[in-house]
Amino acid sequence: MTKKDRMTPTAHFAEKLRLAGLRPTRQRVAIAALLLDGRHRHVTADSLTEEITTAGLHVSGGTVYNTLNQFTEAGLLRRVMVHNDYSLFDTNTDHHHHFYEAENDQLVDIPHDDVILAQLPAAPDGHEIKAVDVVIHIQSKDS
Amino acid sequence: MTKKDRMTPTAHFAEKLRLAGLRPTRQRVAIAALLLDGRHRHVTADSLTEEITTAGLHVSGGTVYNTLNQFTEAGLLRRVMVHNDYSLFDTNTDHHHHFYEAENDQLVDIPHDDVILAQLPAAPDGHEIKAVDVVIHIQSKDS
DNA sequence: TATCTAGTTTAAAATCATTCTAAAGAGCCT
DNA sequence: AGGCTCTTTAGAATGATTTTAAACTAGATA
Repeated sequence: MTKKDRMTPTAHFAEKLRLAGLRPTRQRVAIAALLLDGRHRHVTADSLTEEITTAGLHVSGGTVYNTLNQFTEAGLLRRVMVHNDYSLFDTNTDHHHHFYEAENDQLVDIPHDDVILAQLPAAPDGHEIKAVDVVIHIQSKDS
Repeated sequence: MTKKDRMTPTAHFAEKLRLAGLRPTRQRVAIAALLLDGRHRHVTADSLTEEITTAGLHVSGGTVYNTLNQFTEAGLLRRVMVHNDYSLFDTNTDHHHHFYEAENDQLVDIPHDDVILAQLPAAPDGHEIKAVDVVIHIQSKDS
């Protein structure tokens, strides 16, 4: 590949997917281009579908869900459990935490260093800790 | 009430509900008797319905959900956000945290003192912290 | 380059937890 | 008991997510 240092965006994301063990299909590359450009954001399956449409593309609902799940499994995204109604996918896969405001059902990132866990329990026998999620529930003072 | 010190179980739970601002209906008392006896457990709407049936009673699905939500609002239960498929209701309303084992979709309590949060961020302007949930995701070492 | 095959995508139907609805029923105050 | 409001009920509705079976495609092979 003579253009390795000047790769097209598509080739760049295709490469990224291959490295993650995912066949770079048209749909996956399109979604990767939207989500994996380094910006930190939260999307839902729905908002992502909208974004795809706005970009003049079309990817079926099922595929959006599949892709989001595959990206998450591959460590390219982080799934955040918000309420019991839907999933948020976070493009920031660094360890970080969230404020959750029930009133507006809104999630806000907390920078990694703002939470310090001084002590954690040992994982049960035969298990290891995979991730630690801290969700700080907040509410308006006046309510 | 001459039997205040030797209250029937039903009267005991009815009292508890009244204190929580809930009218002690037959259904609510039955559910309270099952869940608010001091044992610490996790139930889903579904497992609770099963338990009610096993006890030879019948409470409609909608009422099970309503009651669970009302108890939670009243502070008699704690709702735990686990997976994105369903809610768990924890009869332990003390502050405590959870291990979550995705493989079996199982939740295990972590005693309060086993997690020490050395530093938390300030809540955004106009807000206050209501609760802090720590979920430690674990997995089998061999997987 | 034509062919093959496993992995993917698709639209639509299916699932499943949860909420809503409108009508029937039950606490509880007087 | 009478009456008013809050509850319960069964069933329909909702909405996110998954499944289905058939059509398609990436990429390896000939």
